Amino acid sequence: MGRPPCCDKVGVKKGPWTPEEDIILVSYIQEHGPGNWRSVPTNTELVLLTGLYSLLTGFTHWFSGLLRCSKSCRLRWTNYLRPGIKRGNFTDHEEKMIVHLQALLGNRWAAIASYLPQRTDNDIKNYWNTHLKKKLSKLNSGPDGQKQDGFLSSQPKGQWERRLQTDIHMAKQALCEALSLDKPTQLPDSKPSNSSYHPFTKPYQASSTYASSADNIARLLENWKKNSSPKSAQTNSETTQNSSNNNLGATGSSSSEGAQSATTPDQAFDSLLSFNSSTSESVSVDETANLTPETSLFQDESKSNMETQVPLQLIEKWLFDDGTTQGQDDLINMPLEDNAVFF
DNA sequence: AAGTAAACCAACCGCAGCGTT
DNA sequence: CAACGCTGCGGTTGGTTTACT
Repeated sequence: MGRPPCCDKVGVKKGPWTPEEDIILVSYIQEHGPGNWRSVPTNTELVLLTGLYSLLTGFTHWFSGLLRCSKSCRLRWTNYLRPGIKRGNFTDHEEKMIVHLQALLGNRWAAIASYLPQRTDNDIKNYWNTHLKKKLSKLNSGPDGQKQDGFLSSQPKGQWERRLQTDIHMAKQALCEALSLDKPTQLPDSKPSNSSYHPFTKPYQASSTYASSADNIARLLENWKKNSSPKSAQTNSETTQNSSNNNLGATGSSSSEGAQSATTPDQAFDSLLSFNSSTSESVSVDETANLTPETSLFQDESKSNMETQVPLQLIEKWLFDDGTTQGQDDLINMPLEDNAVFF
């Protein structure tokens, strides 16, 4: 028996999201939390009728609900509307992280994104495909291309790499479980990729984080009003992007950090592969301060007594280093091909 | 100024994995 | 244990914007 489509292909809207749809979706998630995407398109009608009636008075055409499939809703939320997403220029440090993690994990963008909580896997994937891959291939074909054989030419596909992935996941999971007594509910702004996250098994509680989504709605509404001319759909991307950036202002302090701290692409990339930062500049204060609970767990994890997993500690140390460079040097000096020795 | 190529990125598609029944 | 349903992931596409001629 063939698998049925996630949604009826007939009557399902496709293409770019309009600000109105964004508002509807954000409102629904505000109410119920992320997850259970299957019910979003139908339930959005209820949300509109109950939660946003006063807000949306006058926009009666919205009451038709979202004509989007669940997949589209989830994607829109995780890649665009979710609070805490940083958009725009990738910092030097982020580039380094992506390059190294890609070398370690391959094209596992979700896994890589878990180390860059403010970036979405789609964003990272796009950035890799449009920027980093070209840069690296250019360097590879260049005169000193041999410098980075350890990265692209040695895509880790061996056992150690799978083991690493598994170990990270298991350690993460174990730590989450261990801490679950203190933190019974996962904060909603962390990506709900964790399979243990079930917003409907426990009553969803709106947190302060979601207030940013309320701001989001307000801004979306404002933008929608401004752009309610026939061209509104065209400016969708701009307005929602702005709202996302504004949104960051409510959730963190690093919204402008990327653009400000990014050096020129060439400068940034010069140090991309050498990766022997002599100072702690590669980890900005903001990035450290804005770690999600998930990454904070990783910090704790790296400090836990897991002495047997030296490579993991090195990775974690490097990724979330609080200033010392020992972890970075150790990691960089560790040849990827020889990591199996640790396992 | 107009046409074309390249770059960018949001969104779609199909598959895989996991949980539930 | 198998079938089913849902969600997440990675590859890819296509529309839009920007750069170049």
